[in-house]
Amino acid sequence: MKKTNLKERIVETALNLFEQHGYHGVTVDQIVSESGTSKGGFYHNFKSKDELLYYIHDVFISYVLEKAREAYDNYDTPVSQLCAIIQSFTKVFDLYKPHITVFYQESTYLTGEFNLKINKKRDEYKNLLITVIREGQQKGEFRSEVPAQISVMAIIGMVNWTYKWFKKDGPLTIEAIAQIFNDLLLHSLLTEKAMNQQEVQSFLLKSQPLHK
Amino acid sequence: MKKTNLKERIVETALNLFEQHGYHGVTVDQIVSESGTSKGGFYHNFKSKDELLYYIHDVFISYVLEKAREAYDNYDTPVSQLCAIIQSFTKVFDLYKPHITVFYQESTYLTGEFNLKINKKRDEYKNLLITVIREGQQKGEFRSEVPAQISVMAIIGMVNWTYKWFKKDGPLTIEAIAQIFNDLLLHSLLTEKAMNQQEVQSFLLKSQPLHK
DNA sequence: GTAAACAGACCGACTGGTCGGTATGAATCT
DNA sequence: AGATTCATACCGACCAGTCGGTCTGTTTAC
Repeated sequence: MKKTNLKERIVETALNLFEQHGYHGVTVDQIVSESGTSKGGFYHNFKSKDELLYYIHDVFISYVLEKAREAYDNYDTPVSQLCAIIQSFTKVFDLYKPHITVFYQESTYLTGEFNLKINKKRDEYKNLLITVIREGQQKGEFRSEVPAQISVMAIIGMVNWTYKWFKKDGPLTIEAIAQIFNDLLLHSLLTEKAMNQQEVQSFLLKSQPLHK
Repeated sequence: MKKTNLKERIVETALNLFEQHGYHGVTVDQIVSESGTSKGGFYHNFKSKDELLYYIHDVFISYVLEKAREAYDNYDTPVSQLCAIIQSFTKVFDLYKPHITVFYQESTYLTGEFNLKINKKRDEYKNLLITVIREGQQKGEFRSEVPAQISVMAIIGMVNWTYKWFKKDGPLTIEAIAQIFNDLLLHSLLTEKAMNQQEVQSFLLKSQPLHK
């Protein structure tokens, strides 16, 4: 804790405090003292406590959105695109757990301008997923009796909820969890025909060991 | 808003305000004025703002837990038990949406004693679900390659997340959504053998219309 | 009549944000 | 090269408003 520039240090400590006590459970003074700086230092780097909250949100959603787009561009079938997106998202928990917690717990408190910007990116992410599902349905890979919108919300819910229970030192690695998620998803979304394709098999759980 | 006893009126308005602005975005004065009472009236019914938050949590989790137990007792196969639980839970959104939002958004701010009590019931709920899944696995109805714990968290995540997007005046009724959830769940959890059983079919989506 | 239910003025701790000031180092002048 | 100017990063005492909670009444119910 020396050469890192102040801004990062502030964000880091704020993140940990927010994760534990929530945005409103943490005062600027606490952040300041715990990151070894001052009120001046804080307000030199951020216009307000709100802006800090926004900053945290933005770092996370921007990163995730970019990863999802990469996955979409780098793969060419709906199934592999979906699996890649889920995998990339789930893996983020290792790195960004505090960000994610703050993102889903405290977004209510984002004010006007900030709120709009974040929501826009959030929607882009959702729409990307909907596109993948729709394209999969058109190609006959995903079952069409399930509305794409609901599927997507179900998927997002399942994956996002991980922030409530995932522990880095738990019995399963985040990669194993991602694998399970993909297995569950494919079973619930795929048509029978698609289920038997060669490509799909690699994403399913065989009886391989999951534990570390 | 006349003969209802004050406590309910306070809870009702608090709930709506909390849902919109979050627990910390609402002051006791706001609650008091919007529910047409006074500080005295409020603190006569609640020891503190914290206690109000606890009260809201407790009403909801107690209700849901009871419903889940009823479902578990009234049905006798894991599949029907699971579906009944999901259905009962999902239906609660029509009635308790604000409660649920507060429950998942603000539980960070429950203090000591209150926190413990709520967590206990939350765990009971989770354990009930784990039991259902385990029993289903033992009977060969649910696939055993998926760890029960993870399945349960995935289920809970999928269902709970509904509070983030469900709108009463949306295109789908909550019953339809519950049906979709059950369909997705069964497809992802059931063994092939169980999938073909007569009983299961009634829980799946046929090509029946979902919209209102 | 008396006890519970409610009203509302008031308190005081806390918190986000400000503001005058300093320290450091790069750019400019002579 | 050395002196001067200026911009940037950071400090910390202080302030003004806010908000949960209290206290002293007054009203209502039985």
